[in-house]
Amino acid sequence: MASGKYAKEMDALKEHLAKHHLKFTRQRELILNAFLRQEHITAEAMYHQLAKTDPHLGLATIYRTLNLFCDAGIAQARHFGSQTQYDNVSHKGHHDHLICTGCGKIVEFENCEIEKLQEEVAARNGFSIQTHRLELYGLCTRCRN
Amino acid sequence: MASGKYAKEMDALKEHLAKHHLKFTRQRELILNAFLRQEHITAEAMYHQLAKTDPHLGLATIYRTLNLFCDAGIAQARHFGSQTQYDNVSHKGHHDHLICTGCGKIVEFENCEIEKLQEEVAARNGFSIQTHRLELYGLCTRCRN
DNA sequence: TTGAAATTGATAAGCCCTCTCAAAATTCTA
DNA sequence: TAGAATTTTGAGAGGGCTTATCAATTTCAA
Ligand SMILES: [Mn+2]
Ligand SMILES: [Mn+2]
Ligand SMILES: [Zn+2]
Ligand SMILES: [Zn+2]
Repeated sequence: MASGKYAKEMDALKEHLAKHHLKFTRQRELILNAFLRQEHITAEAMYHQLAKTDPHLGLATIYRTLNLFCDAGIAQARHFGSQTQYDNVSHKGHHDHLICTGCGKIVEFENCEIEKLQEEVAARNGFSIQTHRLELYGLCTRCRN
Repeated sequence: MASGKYAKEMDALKEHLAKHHLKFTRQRELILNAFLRQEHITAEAMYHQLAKTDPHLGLATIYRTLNLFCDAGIAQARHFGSQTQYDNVSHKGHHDHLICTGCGKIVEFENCEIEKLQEEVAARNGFSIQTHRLELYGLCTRCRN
């Protein structure tokens, strides 16, 4: 049983590692602690952020580790533009995005009713949903004026 | 005023071209006619399809032209996996997608209730929606067995 | 018809991400 | 705890998809 600020996620990671005969490394611990401070981040951004204190951490390791977090249910990958954003599942529950096409501002929201209707649509078509993506593009108040 | 099966879209394209000082070329006409026969297609697939009758049509031209169609409101780009799908907007009204992560099967759907809730979310946050994207990823009946 | 401006096709370049592989770290075994 | 087995790491190569480059060609307004 891990202690510290992110004990719950650290345990979740260790459980996943044990189950799949993977090892608990300095890098994985390091990246997890950095990741859990974020709401969502790209591998590239995390690479630069960690480079300040750990200049030898490889980019491939960041990618591998973030994908590992997805397997472990700690992160969730989301394609945005040309890059992959890794969402922190624990920090906040699932959420979707409002994106201003004028200034790039992003507002996060959650709407249970929409989520429920999505499930209904899927069920009606014989699908079981794993993930989804809902992005609303438009102009924010400021950009409309 | 164009005539022929796709007169409406041909006119929409010509209007967009005129407004932006762009030119009406053999390739653009060719690609538009091929595109409008599809519900959605990738640049690569269209390249191979057109190569049968026009072996000298360049892949870059296909990409440029499909992106032009997006600007003109005739097509809509949608990232799926590692590729971009270009959706035919006119073929069917607006719709969203259910996508099987197992076999790649795509089911189109529309749901007015979801659309209405999206508007509400946007309004509550001061946004006016221009477009949106809703994709549900999961397993179809067959892939679940 | 003419010439400025846009387009084309071939291919190089770019971006994001994954693969490769030898060295290092971790975990298991005795 | 030493040694062996297994996994991971970091650096860079490789790969898939898309866009940029540029000289030759085409379009189209005057
Ligand atoms: Mn959602
Ligand atoms: Mn919709
Ligand atoms: Zn804005
Ligand atoms: Zn399927």
